[in-house]
Amino acid sequence: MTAPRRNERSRRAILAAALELLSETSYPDLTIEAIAARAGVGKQTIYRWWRSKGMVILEALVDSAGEPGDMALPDTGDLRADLRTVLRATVAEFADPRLSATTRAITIETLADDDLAEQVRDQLLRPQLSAVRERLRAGRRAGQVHESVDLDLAVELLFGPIYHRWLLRNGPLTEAYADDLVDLAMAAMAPGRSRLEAAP
Amino acid sequence: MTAPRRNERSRRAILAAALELLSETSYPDLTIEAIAARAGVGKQTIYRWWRSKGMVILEALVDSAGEPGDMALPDTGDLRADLRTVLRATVAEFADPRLSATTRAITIETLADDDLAEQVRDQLLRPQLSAVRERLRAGRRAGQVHESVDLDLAVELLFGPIYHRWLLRNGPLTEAYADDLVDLAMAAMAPGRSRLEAAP
Amino acid sequence: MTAPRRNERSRRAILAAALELLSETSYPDLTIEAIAARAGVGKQTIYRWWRSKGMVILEALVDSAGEPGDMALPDTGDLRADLRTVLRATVAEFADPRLSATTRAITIETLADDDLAEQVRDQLLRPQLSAVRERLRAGRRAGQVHESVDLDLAVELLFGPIYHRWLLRNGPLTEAYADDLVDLAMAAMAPGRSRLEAAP
Amino acid sequence: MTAPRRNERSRRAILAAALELLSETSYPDLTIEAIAARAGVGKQTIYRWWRSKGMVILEALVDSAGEPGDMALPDTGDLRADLRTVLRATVAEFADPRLSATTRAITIETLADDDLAEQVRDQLLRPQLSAVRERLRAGRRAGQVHESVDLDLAVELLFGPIYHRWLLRNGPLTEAYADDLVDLAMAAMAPGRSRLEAAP
DNA sequence: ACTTAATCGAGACGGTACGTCTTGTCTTGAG
DNA sequence: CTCAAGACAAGACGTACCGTCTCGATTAAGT
Repeated sequence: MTAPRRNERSRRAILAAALELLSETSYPDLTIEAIAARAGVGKQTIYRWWRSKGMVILEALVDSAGEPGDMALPDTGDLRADLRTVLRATVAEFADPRLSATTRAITIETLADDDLAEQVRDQLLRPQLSAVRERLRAGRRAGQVHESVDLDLAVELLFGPIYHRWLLRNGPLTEAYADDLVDLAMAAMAPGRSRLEAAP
Repeated sequence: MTAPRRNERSRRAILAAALELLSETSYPDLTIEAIAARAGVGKQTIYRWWRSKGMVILEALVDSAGEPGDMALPDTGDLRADLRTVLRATVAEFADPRLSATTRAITIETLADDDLAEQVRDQLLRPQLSAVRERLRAGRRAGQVHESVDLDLAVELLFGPIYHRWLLRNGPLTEAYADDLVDLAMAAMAPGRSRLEAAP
Repeated sequence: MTAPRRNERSRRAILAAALELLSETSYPDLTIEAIAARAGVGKQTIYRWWRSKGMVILEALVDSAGEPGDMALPDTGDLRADLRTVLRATVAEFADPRLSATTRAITIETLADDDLAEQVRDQLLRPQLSAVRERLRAGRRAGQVHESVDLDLAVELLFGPIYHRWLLRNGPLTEAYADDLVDLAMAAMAPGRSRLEAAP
Repeated sequence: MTAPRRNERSRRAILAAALELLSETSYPDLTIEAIAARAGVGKQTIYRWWRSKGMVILEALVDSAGEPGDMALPDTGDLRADLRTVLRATVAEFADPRLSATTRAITIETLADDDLAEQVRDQLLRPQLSAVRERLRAGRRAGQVHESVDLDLAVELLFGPIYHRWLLRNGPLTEAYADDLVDLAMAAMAPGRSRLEAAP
């Protein structure tokens, strides 16, 4: 079995061109022809290695995401502070038009391409969410999170509102918002009494 | 000032054709030419009245949403039960491929068209969210929700995770999920003690 | 039987607008919509009274041609001089881009519309050619034209080359050309011997 | 310098389809879309290589005209007979609706497209007219044509009337007409006396 | 080094949809 | 009923991309 004689130089040029063009035009206006032209590459070279422009963007994102280890959250012992750090960073990323352009792009394609959606979920989303989940697990061990809380649901409670607000442009994405969200979510996870008893 | 002499018959045929086609093909495969052909209408008649196919879908959705009054939530006095009713319905809608097709479509276009996003937010999203917020406000008056809770944020806590899970296909959308989400969110809103004191 | 309640004001405005636009754009770019807009007239008013834009141009030309009597040739007794006068005028008309624009336009339409062709022939062309034929007949009576010459053919001998050269852009249309043509044609018509015997 | 990698198969299919369609519909009804569809070719392939449908027709005509050498006239020594042969053929071509359809088409476009007109003149018309002119030159050498006759003008004297009559539908195009025309034109060219003296 | 087969840049190809334009008909409301 | 205005169904325009294909030229193994 011979390794594919793929031109690494072309591969990098294509990914770079794709990200470049994304920052200049909207995603639907991003064409494979334009990527090929910008990268100085034949169209076939793109079609040979990627199924769609969504896949190109995905690879560009994964490529620039760096090592998976980088993703681990800090654990200062103060759960609230650590979550604030993460959610502030997330909010900042979504608020920055430059950074959110690629997220927007990949999200669009994801909505109409199940295969791509799966890959985005496994390669980009899950690692991030898992890192937060592990931090929550550590918090539970430290008695800062109620025993019965479903950690996956708790993670969604933290990130869902941000996606919702970003996606639907339903309000500003600020640090204060991130902090309020952390406070409210932590109230949901708080230990000290039965959560179900708390409601009438 | 003369009213535009618009043909209501054509308008209805176009909206119906758009929804029909959406249920047959994916959104990117939905073309204005196909809508015109199916509706038995000239292309120009679509371009004359709508800026994009996203706008056509939006109008179709708004048209079929019916009266704004229909949107008010039931108030049985049992907040948890009422929220479960709403979130179960929401989850069911997102889980149904037929029903979520239009939502998916409008969401795609929304990501690349700020003007459309604004209209979707104001005409479709806000009325729904407001209805839930008003139910929460009633709950607060009844002492079932903590005084200090930001009701808008609370609403996002309920719907954000669902959008997040649907959008990123990060898990199944079931009744049990809706119920768990209601429980966790209500824990966050629960009255009876200072929420901030509850955390170390 | 009531006379058609036709608006003379609109009719004139349409014909004027058509000629105006013809001098500004090429004939294929002349649209009925533009004529209607320029004339401040509804499109239907044009379609009501004319079958095609060719018919509009034809009526404009006939309208501006004036009385049929104007067409009679001068008869100074000098046939050659009189023919030079006519052919020089004809050549000048074809050479002038402004004047030949309408001729070009009507010719185009004529090539694809038999009915229009017939009307152009009868209302515009035949009267002109007849005037020349009558001058030739007078010349024959005066002994300047051979008895056996078919006068219709002779007329074509005078105008055919001009049309040919204009139509196919096969050379300049100058006074000298007109004069040479008159000389050559008159040689063909010259009396004094049997024409057929003249050739070996 | 690499030769353009043009698909000869497509080129032939396009020219054939254009001629086919021309014989079925009128020229203004001939659309590029229809040519592309009939030829089994993308529209862009036509637009890539031709500026207009007129240019397509021109190339089809030039392509089918064959070798330029084919154009040389017979020289039996009998000038009148040879010219009759040519003019009878010309008249027959114009009289045949099938054959004159393409001529009509190219003529229409020629009237509104100077560049096309030039190419038609140089590639189609001039070679034909030159062939006749050379026959006349041979006739002059043989003493059958007057020394002072401008041969280009003489050629126009032969073909101009035919174009005129065809273009303006000003009479039937028959063999008798061709013969009469040859006789009259030869009278104009006849040697044996000063042409100018012949007229009073 | 030589061979050889896949990959490369380039871009033509058959298609499809775009958004615009014009056609000829139809509809509305003012005069 | 005619008119100006302009919406309508129809469909061609010329352009932009799609994804496939064909062309030499380059390149990197495996001999």
